[in-house]
Amino acid sequence: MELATQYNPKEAEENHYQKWEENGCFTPEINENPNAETYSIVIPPPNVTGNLHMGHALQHTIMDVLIRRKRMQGYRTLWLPGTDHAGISVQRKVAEQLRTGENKTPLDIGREEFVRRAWKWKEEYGNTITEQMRREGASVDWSRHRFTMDESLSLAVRNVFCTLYEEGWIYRGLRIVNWCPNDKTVLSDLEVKEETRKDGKLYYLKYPVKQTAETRASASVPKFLTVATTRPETMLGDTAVAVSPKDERYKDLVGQTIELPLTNREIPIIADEYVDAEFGTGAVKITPAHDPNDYLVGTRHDLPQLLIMNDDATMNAEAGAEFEGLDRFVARKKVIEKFEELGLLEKVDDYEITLPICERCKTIVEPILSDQWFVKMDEMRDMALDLIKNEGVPHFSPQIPNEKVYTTWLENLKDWTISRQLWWGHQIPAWYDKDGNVFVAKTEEEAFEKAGTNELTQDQDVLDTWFSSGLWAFSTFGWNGESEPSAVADGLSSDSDISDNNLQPPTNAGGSDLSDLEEFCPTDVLVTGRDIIFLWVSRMMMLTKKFVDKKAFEDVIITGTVLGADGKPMSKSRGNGVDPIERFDKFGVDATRIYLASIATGADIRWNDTLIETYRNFANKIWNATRFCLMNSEGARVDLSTLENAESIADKWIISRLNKTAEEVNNALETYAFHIAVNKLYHFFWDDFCGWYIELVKDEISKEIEDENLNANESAKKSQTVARSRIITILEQALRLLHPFMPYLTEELWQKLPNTSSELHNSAYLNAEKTIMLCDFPKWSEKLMFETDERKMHKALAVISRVRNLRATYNIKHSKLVNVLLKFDKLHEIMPTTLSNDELVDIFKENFPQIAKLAKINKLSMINVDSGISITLQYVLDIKTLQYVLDIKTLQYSLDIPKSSAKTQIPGALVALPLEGLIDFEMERERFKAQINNLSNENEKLTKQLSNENFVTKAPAEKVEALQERVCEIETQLSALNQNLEALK
RNA sequence: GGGCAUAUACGUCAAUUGGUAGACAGCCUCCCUUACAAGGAGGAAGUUGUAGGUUCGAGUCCUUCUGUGCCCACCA
Repeated sequence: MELATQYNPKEAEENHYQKWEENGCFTPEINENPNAETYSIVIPPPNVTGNLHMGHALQHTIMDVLIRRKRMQGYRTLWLPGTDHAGISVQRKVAEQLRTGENKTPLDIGREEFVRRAWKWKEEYGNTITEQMRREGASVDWSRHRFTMDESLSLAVRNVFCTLYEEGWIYRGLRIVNWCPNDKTVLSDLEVKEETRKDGKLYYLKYPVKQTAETRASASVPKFLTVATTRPETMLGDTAVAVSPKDERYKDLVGQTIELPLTNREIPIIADEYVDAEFGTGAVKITPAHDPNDYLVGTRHDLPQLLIMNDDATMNAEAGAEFEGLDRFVARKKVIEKFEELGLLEKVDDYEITLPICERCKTIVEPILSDQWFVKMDEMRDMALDLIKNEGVPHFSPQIPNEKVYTTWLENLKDWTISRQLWWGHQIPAWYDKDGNVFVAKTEEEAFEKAGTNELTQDQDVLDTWFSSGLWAFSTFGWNGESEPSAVADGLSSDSDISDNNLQPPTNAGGSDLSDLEEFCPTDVLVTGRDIIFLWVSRMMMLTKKFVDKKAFEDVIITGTVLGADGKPMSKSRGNGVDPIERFDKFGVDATRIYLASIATGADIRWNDTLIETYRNFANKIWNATRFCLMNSEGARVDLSTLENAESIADKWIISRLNKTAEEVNNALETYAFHIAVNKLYHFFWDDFCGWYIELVKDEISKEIEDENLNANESAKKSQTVARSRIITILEQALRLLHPFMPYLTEELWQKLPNTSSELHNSAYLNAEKTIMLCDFPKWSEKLMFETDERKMHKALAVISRVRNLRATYNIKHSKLVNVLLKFDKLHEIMPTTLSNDELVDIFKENFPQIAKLAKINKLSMINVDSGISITLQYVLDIKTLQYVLDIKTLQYSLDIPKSSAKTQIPGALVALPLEGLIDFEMERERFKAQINNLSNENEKLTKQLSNENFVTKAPAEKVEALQERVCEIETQLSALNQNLEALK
């Protein structure tokens, strides 16, 4: 099988997703092991109006990595997808469509028709993001896709609302709320953002104090009281002026009356702690219906609440005939003009002001008094606080600062405004009779029954979108409040003692079937962004605890923000957005995924195309490594026994490295350190496997063995086949480790490996169509651990590196072979843990063919200081067979190292390259001095540390030992280097 | 105003409970060697923002200052 020389991501991406989905690989039902543990994640449901952005791509990658690994490990896994109905967002899209298409407003067509069109819009355009998720390779169970306005989920919403109402946790009340005059709805505090304007003004308005006999008599009572305001139009709704009770200036004014200009009203001057005497004029106009603080002052002093605006922020009749119908900003101008005419405008200062703006439409929010529904948060807050303080749930990753942010927010929690003046969403299940009595019920019929009349109208508002998403962790699993989960739990033998004749795979009948709830709730982990810890995470925690008495999830992974290349959050207005789909097209889905996974958990990151390019290259590297293996795969098969039975040092080394990599990847993923897993995999594939191992075994597995009839050749053929199987098996195992990160590439390549079949699957999936995504995920195994061989191989690799280094230093042509002398020192005598010289000799003997090839060596001589003998290895041409054979000469004396050699030191030996006529002695001396200098510095530092009694007694023994060994190494090397430096003089 | 985070090689980022500072890209030298030029061999490059402190030992813990960023509250 011949592969293209470059990896084409698109091809692989088109080949597999559909097959996986069709074969049911994403559903938990594919798992045939009835005793399998479950692992579940619910997706943060993206808005139906949404397009995939980098934040999604990042979060989805992490969730997919977690799910794919657990699935491979044999867990019954469920990653549940879904979308959110996104109230305001859809409402605006549909309104826009109406406006541009038919030049109509929602009011023109009425609520019913509007909602119908919203559903139509959702059917037509709401699938963009789910299609994009398929491209990402997200292994979600599409058969369990949920939408927050699905029938069952809507029923859940109504039931939750009714229950909370009956228990007194939901109430209706007049409050100052954040009103968006554009969307004509209330916003929760969390939906209001801020904008700082430098061109703000602070207006100083003179309010005439009503003159009475008394005030005229008193010299201390001024004629005017000046108030400062940034919103002068609200003066039309003033019902008092407040001063600080401690303010001596105004002491005598308290209790007097203001003749409010532009109105015929008289309002009192009151004293209230709220006023800061130091700020402005020390006198504050009080508008209880249009300012949250004024509202509070108003309630304390029992002031009237005068609403002067309509829901579109135009002035209403209460503002006076002159102002009625004017927009708030037009009214503002007019108020100022009037004050100026009356000579009551004292001054106007420039003032930097921060305005509350609607998060979605950027309209300036108007605080307004209105009737809304609220959820009382005190008990819920305590419940959530208990969980995190006593049980550490949820456990945040990273813990700092998220846990603190979460608890602090909870501690200061205010009641939650849940009504929204929209048509798209869950209409509040409350009905009113003619007298305004409220009947909260699950259905209209029930409300009729409660009211004893059919003359009811339903509340026109819908619920905050987060109300339904707050139920997401259990409503998606079939809970809708119609049957109690505990009853079902008793009926199911959910965990222990499942008898063998009762082994039914769980069904997913839907409806009020609660088996999914039993099985998959609580979910294992939630992956989401910082921005919705309050909006969503906390509310799921509270509502799940309240309604199904479970923890919604144990762990929460908070991802960082993917910033634009300029280091600022991506936004349309900044134009620094990076489109994931574009990156998929350019670099491949897999490269994008693994780059996103390489970001440290929770850290913000600037987008950087050069790094994603690195992973594109990485994919190509793996592609080509596989290509090489396949080119030499005749007779080979994936066979795990070739790993356990490996004999050569090089084989054991790579197997041990693979084993360690599996361990590290597993450990990293257990602790959500995705970037460490990526790092280890990258290094294993590129450096260990491609950089060294393929080069080490290349000749062995690719050489042509011509005549199999000869006995010798037959056995050579056999061992070559084993070697070929071995490298394929190592590759296959490594591909499995990489699969969660790069699903397409690994599947594409795995399918091409010889002899892959569903027999390689985890035992839970033996009957499934063959795919890498159901193979067992490799784990650390004692049988594959070869520590000593790893150390031995490092010696051989070190020699190759040092020789290459010397060759580069002296510009030796790649084609020119060199002779190399190794002079062993007595390091092992001082350091018992080190390899003995005899062992070293064996290593170099065994790996001579590879060393010779990779370092371009003709003759390698080893001078064994202990025994005074020398061994020379060399390939010589055998005249009879015309083949190169290894010639080993043993001499009973120490060979001399020619003076004109390039030399360098590895632990345990001096490496020398005789280079007659090429050696620049001055350069050599400088190199030696530099090496000696470096080592001496290190030595000095370490010796000082080791002579410190505190260190030796307090530091861990291994640490001290390691340092001592290093000192031995350094000293041995130093003495050798000094000797050689002397010899150069 | 309150709380929090962050500052590491020109750049983007790592460094798991304190234990000899790493990766990639870029740069310099060399090589189109039959898996891969999206490649290979080698090299240079950091007083870990600042000033102190704790410790045998600090990028990591504490404090100061400076820069940057985030969250919350308030802003008459």
